[in-house]
Amino acid sequence: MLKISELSAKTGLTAHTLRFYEKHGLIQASTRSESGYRYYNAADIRRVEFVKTARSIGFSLEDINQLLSIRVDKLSHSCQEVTEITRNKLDEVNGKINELQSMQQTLQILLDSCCGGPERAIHCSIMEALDKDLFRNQDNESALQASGRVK
Amino acid sequence: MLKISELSAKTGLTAHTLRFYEKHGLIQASTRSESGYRYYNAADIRRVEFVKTARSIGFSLEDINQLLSIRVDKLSHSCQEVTEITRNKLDEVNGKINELQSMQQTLQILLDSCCGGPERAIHCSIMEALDKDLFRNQDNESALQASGRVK
DNA sequence: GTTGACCTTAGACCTAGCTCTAAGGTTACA
DNA sequence: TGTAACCTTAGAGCTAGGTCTAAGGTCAAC
Repeated sequence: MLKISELSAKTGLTAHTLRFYEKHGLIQASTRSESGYRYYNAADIRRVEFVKTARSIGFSLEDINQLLSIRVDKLSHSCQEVTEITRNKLDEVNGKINELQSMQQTLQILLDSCCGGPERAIHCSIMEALDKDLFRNQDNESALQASGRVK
Repeated sequence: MLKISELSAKTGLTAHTLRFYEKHGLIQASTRSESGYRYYNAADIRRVEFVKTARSIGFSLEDINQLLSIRVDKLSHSCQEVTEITRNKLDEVNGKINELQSMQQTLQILLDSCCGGPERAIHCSIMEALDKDLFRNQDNESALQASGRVK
């Protein structure tokens, strides 16, 4: 049976975070001392590790709550439910990656278009591009190319 | 000269957002009526469009504040400063992409490892993987492969 | 028996970028 | 003259996941 500071040391999560997770229904100390101190048994600890692992993969606390309710009653739940949660998360991640890759492309095009030197910014291609609103239709590359700014 | 609702219609930003940007020093209505109504002239509007464009590329409001102070006095600033802001943003975006791709890989491996069918979740590979904490050392793939869960 | 390290709770604060509300003043039109 | 649609401000609320504080109780060691 671990006290909260011991569990904190073991898991790398702060005591604050452990209490925060408890408040949100993710974890629990199955025993409390008379004075109210939390004591975590082996099963409690495994649950905390589960949460930590799921968090590190990127699951939200809400996702994890769903995964935990499957975990405590696996007979009543199917692999399909688990993969659905995972698939949704993957879709979300893929969506974010796409957004970021679009930004990445635009930023790279901007960088390629500018000399980046100590010249005065009066004809800076990046500033011009931002001013000319060349990014209206996700058509950044062709717009910038049309503007003659890309090597 | 446009009133705030007209500028809102023109830019697609809400009046709330325009006031919010003003509060944060990004934009301004260079004229106010006697009763305090904001009136935006052509230069004001171009500045708002600049902000909108920069936002759509992913620059933060703080980045944009920096870009704007370059924009109003291009003689005192260099291309180097502009590319530095852009480069920093690109680095940030690349960092996020890497994180997300790591999640993506892990999630894909999890999905590949599970049947995803109506079977009871009692031997669900995903649940097992989360329980066994196979993700400790960014060594997800080999750990999962070692566990014999990957096709 | 006292010190210092630990524990408890409720609740405030943080980021970033909005989004909305309340309470009231202005304007345009019929 | 009325009313509806607009405008103003200050400030609260939202998301997500913590992070921290205050005020107080407990515990173990010296």
